[in-house]
Amino acid sequence: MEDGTFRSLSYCDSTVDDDYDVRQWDTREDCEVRQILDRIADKWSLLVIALLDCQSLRFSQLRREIDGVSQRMLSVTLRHLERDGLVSRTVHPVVPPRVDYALTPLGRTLHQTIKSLVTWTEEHQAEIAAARADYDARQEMMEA
Amino acid sequence: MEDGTFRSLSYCDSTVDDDYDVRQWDTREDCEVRQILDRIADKWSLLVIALLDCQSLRFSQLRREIDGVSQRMLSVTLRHLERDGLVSRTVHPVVPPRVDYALTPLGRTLHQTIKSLVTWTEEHQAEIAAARADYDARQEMMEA
DNA sequence: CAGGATCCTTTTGGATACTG
DNA sequence: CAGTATCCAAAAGGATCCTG
Repeated sequence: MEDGTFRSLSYCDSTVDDDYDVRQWDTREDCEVRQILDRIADKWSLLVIALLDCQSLRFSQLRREIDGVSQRMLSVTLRHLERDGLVSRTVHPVVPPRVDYALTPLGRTLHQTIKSLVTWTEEHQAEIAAARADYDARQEMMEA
Repeated sequence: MEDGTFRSLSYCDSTVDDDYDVRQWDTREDCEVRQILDRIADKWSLLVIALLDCQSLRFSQLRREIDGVSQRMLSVTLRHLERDGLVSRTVHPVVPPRVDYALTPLGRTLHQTIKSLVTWTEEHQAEIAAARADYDARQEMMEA
């Protein structure tokens, strides 16, 4: 799809040598992929996309559902997602105003991945908690 | 695996009604899943995990490969990932010191998802760029 | 080389007030 | 209801210096 100047992520080599090229894709800070990743891997974006699975939600519904999000951050996040073409914003000309947010077709293609990320977290939270407890215990051992 | 007090993300209902419960999982800010998501969906964590696919890398290699990361942030990120049991840290007792970082088995299970997130971004960057251009153009129209 | 500690800047984000 | 604008506090992050 793109110009192919960087290797696919599927590149795989178990050799460990200080000098061989370990780069797997365009890692430049200002490249498009990095910028997009920063946006969609965002704390609030992730939750919004996950919540919009199969349903459209109003601003106030999202605000209620996403515990801890401020009106400002939800607003900012939704505008970003709308700009990126991942979320659609539908204004109903009624009083009081009603605005519905939903995933666009593009957003729906991303949703699968986001969902698997959330699912992975749900399935492995016990292992992570255990690893943390282990690490912390070992740290305390060191200090004592 | 867990206690099952919240619904699976696979729950899906297209009905839109202001009062029905739209919650799909435990969205509390202080819940484990939210905290873990915040960590692994982190800008630098994502890149480290993606880079450690099938290879172990030294601190300085990671620093070189991840454009824009400061020594401090790479250090902090690696310690977090190590604490969460996603990345292993191997110190070779040589002079000068050599430390290798690699994915743990748990980290490898996460890698698949991270990889699909990066792949999605690579494959859809053109669409997103177009959506942004479109949005920006419409904004300028509005202001004029 | 691989970081820890410190200081200081930049960014993020919350609270509040206000508008269509 | 669904936001925007402003101001300010908190947190993230960079630069630098230092050590085993």
